[in-house]
Amino acid sequence: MSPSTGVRETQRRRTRRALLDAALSLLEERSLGSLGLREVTRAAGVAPTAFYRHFRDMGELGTALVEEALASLHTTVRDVLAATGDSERRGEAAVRLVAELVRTRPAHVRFLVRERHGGVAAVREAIADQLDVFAEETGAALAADPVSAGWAGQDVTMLSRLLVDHMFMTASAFLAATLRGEDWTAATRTALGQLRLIHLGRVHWPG
Amino acid sequence: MSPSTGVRETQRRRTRRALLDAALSLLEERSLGSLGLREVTRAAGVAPTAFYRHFRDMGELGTALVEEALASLHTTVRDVLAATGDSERRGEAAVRLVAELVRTRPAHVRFLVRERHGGVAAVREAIADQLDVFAEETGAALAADPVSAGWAGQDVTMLSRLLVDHMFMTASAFLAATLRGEDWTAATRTALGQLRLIHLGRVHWPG
DNA sequence: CCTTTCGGGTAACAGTTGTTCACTGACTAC
DNA sequence: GTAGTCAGTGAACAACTGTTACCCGAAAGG
Repeated sequence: MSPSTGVRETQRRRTRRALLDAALSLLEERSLGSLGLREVTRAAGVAPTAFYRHFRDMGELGTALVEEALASLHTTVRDVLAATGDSERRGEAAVRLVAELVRTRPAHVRFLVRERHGGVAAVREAIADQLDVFAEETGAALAADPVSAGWAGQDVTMLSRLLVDHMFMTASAFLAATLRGEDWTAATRTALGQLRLIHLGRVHWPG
Repeated sequence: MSPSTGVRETQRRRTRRALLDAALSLLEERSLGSLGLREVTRAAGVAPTAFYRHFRDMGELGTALVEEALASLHTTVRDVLAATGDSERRGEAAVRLVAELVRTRPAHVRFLVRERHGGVAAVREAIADQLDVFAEETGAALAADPVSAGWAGQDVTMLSRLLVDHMFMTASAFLAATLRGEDWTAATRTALGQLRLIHLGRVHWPG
């Protein structure tokens, strides 16, 4: 029944959280592959051996982080797709939600951006699989849009992949702007312009 | 005068090449941050201390790889920009040249894609700086195009950033396809479609 | 020819790594 | 109340890390 209560379970969850948070903060300026088990446990304030009670190795901790990070992303994507109004407004909503995600969970977003093409195969594949799901959902939403009437199926997926990738581009741009001490107005304007351009191309696509 | 001949200099260059190649091959499935100095020298067949004759640390070796990789990329970008014909043909040329680059120097391309957002700050910045240069060049070429008549400067850079990022997306897609054992027809079609979509948006941009 | 330069190798260093084993003690289930 | 479970600890291990100081031998410069 996996009780959500119980003193023991609570403590277990607490240290697991400590491990994940420690890793996440170390990953701000490092990559997962260069992270040491002892390093993480030290930052989390537990003994090295406690690590094994929760994860087999660092790759498994990594995929746990992927699940966490993409859970937030998933709600964001769903919100965007569910947004009503013309595609112009929907683009604005998308950029706004990405911005909010980066603002509230910068470490998670940075982790995703960095490890998407990173050096740990298991993590790479976990992210890629989830992004495929996102692209598929986006494609379904696009196909339901009257603008896409008469589009070939492969053209829809072509566009949805572009949009998903653009989401990552935008998130990365926000992170970079923060790192340079800039505010986000320029990055926001760029992202909005690009979405608008893509939207224009979509409207005039020979369907 | 830095003689290009001389027995000593050739040997020096040979081991330097061995170090870079060893690192490059180790980086096929790892990231730079997780790479050890001894590991590289072992793979290169030289003593650990020989490393210091060429690089201060692994970050410096990384930036050397960035220079190498981006030298090839630079010629590719210039070729694309210099290509004549309408934007449709130019897009095809771009995809073809990226494909050729990935085919002839897969390790270098993978290195760029991986370390662009990777865990070594010096390398990240070196890549970002070069990409800024590329974006600027692309912007200049776009501005010279009659299609961009009346465009605001920031809109031009907005588009050029999108194109540069799309180049990376495409390269990454080719690498992923190879990894899965697929051929490149699907990835090529996707990339071409996306460029065509962007081009359509460009034509109908309110200038 | 003799001296200097210098790329590479050897040996050693203190420190860190991942992993194991046995152990504790508080919680849980009956 | 009592037996069992189990998250976390402590000590120990061989292996490996980056870095240093010193040495070697051949090429380079005069």
